[in-house]
Amino acid sequence: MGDTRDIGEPTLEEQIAAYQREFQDLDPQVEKVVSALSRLNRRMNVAYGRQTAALGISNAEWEVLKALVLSGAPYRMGPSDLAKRLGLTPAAMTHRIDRMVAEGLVTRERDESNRVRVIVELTVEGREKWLEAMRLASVFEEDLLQDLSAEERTTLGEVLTRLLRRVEHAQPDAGGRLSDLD
Amino acid sequence: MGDTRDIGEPTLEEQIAAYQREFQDLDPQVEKVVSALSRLNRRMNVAYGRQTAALGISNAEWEVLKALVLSGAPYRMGPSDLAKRLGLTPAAMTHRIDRMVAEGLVTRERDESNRVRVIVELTVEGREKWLEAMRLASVFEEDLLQDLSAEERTTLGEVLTRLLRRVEHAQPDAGGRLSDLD
DNA sequence: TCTGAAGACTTCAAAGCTAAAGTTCGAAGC
DNA sequence: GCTTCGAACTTTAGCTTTGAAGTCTTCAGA
Repeated sequence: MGDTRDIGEPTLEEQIAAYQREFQDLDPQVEKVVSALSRLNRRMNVAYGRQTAALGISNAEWEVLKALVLSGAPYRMGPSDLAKRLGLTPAAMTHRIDRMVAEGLVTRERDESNRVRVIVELTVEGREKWLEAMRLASVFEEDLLQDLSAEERTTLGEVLTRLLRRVEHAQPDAGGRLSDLD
Repeated sequence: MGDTRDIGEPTLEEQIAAYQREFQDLDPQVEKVVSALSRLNRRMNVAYGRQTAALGISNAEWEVLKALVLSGAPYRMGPSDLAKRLGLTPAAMTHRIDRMVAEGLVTRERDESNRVRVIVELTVEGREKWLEAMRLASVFEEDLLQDLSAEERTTLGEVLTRLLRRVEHAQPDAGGRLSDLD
C-alpha cells in the first residue's frame, strides 16, 4: 500500500526550474508553495500508509475508524453519513463496511426505530486499532515538525487555515478563479 | 471526478476539539498544522479535478502530461520511467497510455535501437492540453494565495520546503519515528 | 552459435471504486 | 386505507489499479 515506488522524482528546485522553462508566466514563489504542499502531503500519506499497514489495516479503513471515533461516543454513524464524510459513494461504503465487519472493526445492524436505516458502530477492537494508529501517527507528526519553533508552528497553522478558508468558502469557476460565496 | 461530495465535514476547529477529546496526548498545535495541510490539499485536488474535467481530461491524464512536459523537449519517456515518476505499477501505466494514445494525447512506439523499450511521446495536442490546464491552474493558485503578502509566501514556501526535506531524507520506522538518513 | 539470466513491457485475475438501477421502508396526500 | 413519493441502503455493470505471471528482447558467457 505505501511502499517505496515514488523514486526518480526531480528535486523540488529542478521541478520549479522545469516549470519556468515550459511555462513562462508562472510565479515561481507561488509554484514553490503549491508544489511543496502537494509533495509534502504525498509523502505524509505514504508514511501513514506504512504505519497503518504495520497494524494490519489499510488507510481506507483507518479513515472510517477516524470518522467514527471523532463522531464521539457511542461511535455510531449511518453508512451514508460516513460516505459523505469520507467523500465516497454510498456503494463504496457498503463494500468497505462489509470488509470491516468481517475483520471485526465495526458492527452493522438495522435501526429498529426506522428499519430503512443502518447503524455502523465501532467495536472495542476497532477503537483500539484507532488508538494504536494515532499513537504512531502522533509520534510521526511530532517528529516531522521537530525543526520548527513554537512560533513557526503557530504561524504555519494560522497561514494554512487562512488558505483553507479561502478554498472552502469559494468555488473556482470555469476559468479557475475563486469567487467568494459569503 | 471532482464533484462536491465532500459535504458534512466538521470545521477544522471542531475536528481538533474532537481529537483532544478522544486522544489526550496530542499537541493541538501539531494537529492543527497536519489537519489543515491535508484538508487544504484535498480541496485543491478537487479544484484541479474540476478544471481538468472542463478540458476533457482526467487528473490522471494531466499527471502524465505534466511528467512528459517537465522532462523537457523532445517530451519522451519510457512507460516504466513514467510509472516510477507517477507512483504507479507498470501495468497501470500500460492501460493509461492505451487510453491516452486513443485520445491523441501521446504516441507510443518501439525504440528502434533497443526493441524491448517503448517510447511515449507527447503530441502537439497533448502539449496544448497541458498548457491550457496550466493556465487554469496558475490562475487558481494565484487566487488561492491572494491574501498572503509576498513575505508570507516566501516564509511559507521556505517552511514547507524544510518539512519536505525532513520527510524525504528520512523514513519513519515501525514506531513512526523519523530516522535521518544522511 | 547457443544458452541462461535479466530487463521492459503486457496480459490476466482480483480488489475497490463510481454511476445507475434496484429494493425496502416510512411518510404525506387523497 | 391506498397510493405515491422520497430516503437509505444494496446490487449490478464497467472502469482503473494492483500483483503476479507471461512474452519478447538483449546481453554475457560457454
